[in-house]
Amino acid sequence: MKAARVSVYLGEDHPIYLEGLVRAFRARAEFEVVGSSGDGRQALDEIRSLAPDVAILDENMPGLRGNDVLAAIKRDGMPTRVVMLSASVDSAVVFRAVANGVSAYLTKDSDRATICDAVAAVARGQTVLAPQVQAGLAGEVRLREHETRPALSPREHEILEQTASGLSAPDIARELQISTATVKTHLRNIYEKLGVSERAAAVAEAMRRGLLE
Amino acid sequence: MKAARVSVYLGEDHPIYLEGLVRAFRARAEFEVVGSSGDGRQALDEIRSLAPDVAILDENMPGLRGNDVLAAIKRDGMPTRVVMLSASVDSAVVFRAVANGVSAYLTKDSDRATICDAVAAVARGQTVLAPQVQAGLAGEVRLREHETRPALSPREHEILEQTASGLSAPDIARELQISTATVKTHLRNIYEKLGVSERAAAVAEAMRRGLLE
DNA sequence: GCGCGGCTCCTCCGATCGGATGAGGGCACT
DNA sequence: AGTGCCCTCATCCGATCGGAGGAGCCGCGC
Repeated sequence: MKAARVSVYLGEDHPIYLEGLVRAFRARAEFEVVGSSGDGRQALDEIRSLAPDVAILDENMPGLRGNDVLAAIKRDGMPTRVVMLSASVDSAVVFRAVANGVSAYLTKDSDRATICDAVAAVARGQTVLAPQVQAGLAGEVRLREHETRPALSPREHEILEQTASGLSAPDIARELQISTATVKTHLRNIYEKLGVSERAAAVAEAMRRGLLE
Repeated sequence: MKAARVSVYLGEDHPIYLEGLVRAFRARAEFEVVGSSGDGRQALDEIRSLAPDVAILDENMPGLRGNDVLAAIKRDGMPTRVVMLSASVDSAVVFRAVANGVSAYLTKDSDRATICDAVAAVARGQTVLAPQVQAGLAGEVRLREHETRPALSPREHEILEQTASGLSAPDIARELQISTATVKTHLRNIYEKLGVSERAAAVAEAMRRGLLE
């Protein structure tokens, strides 16, 4: 016996690309396009009421990002499976999607057969990750695991900011109305948390970790 | 009397988007699609031999970026006019395209009518810039005018990198087999170029400008 | 109540920093 | 031939840095 047709919803803000997707799915009898939108907010609303089998979402949409729509769908406990489509392969974005329970993550330069096949696989409960995505994801996971966020205290963060602005310890002491000795103590603690032993390196490390700027 | 049909060449690496473009142009009798490719290098070769009236290029293509193809076409002195299509609006990319003599710069979320009309206008010798693009361009021009890119020399960049790694001037001197005095001179020049007066601030500023990391 | 972490402060010291200033060689563009 | 940039090196000096090693106070959680 044959299963019912797979209902799909398309969230994609580029009209031409959307048109291409619609045509691709219409060309295969096992799919049924039940709706589409170029706005994340509207897409989420319609997905909630239509409850399609699969929602294909572009990460870059006005209103809500694909990942936000994904998160909302999963928070609701809906059975709708989500396929993310993204032009770039940003490891952080991929990571978030996977963490949120995405069923497939494909790049937008995939051809129609690849996309349709992936959606079919997702409808059967499988998970599909594009090869380019897998590499980035592995790196991201490794990164997050043994990083264990040192998390600077508010005071330390404040002092590191001033240091990055070029202020010396005495400068900062005046600025914060504390003694130079205290500033130096904070700096030493910052160095330890960041695994460095000097101002410039601390600033570089902090910026790489997104703690600064 | 009516002019001859406008021959267009399409450089676009997303199969689905390319398909959409081809369909859009075929639907209007005044255009004739003479070729297409998803690879920048191949696109340039074919444009050189086909000499279309207008070449529509995606900025993000494997082989050669849209801007590189544009530069090559203009370097050759070809009469082919170029329309750039880009998903993101990166001011630096827009600036380069305009500097290279692009005839139109559109975003990929434009609808088919907008794109086709722009190409028709370009064929008549007009220049078209999408609204989102104009704002960024204005900003970029302003930026370049009174900023005059400090652009660190290779040696300076090298020394700044080591500084960001936590090395002291004597350390760097040993590393690079030069005297400490020279390292300090380079550092002072770096400070001046970046508008700071201290290592940590230099590192912070360099990272913000994308010179580091 | 006891511990832990955050915040505060102290001294002593050698190493390093940044400012000021000067100078010479190499290479490219004009 | 001259100009400008890059790279090189030097000296002198006061200010600052980072390391080492203390210490006390407060608030939160167990």
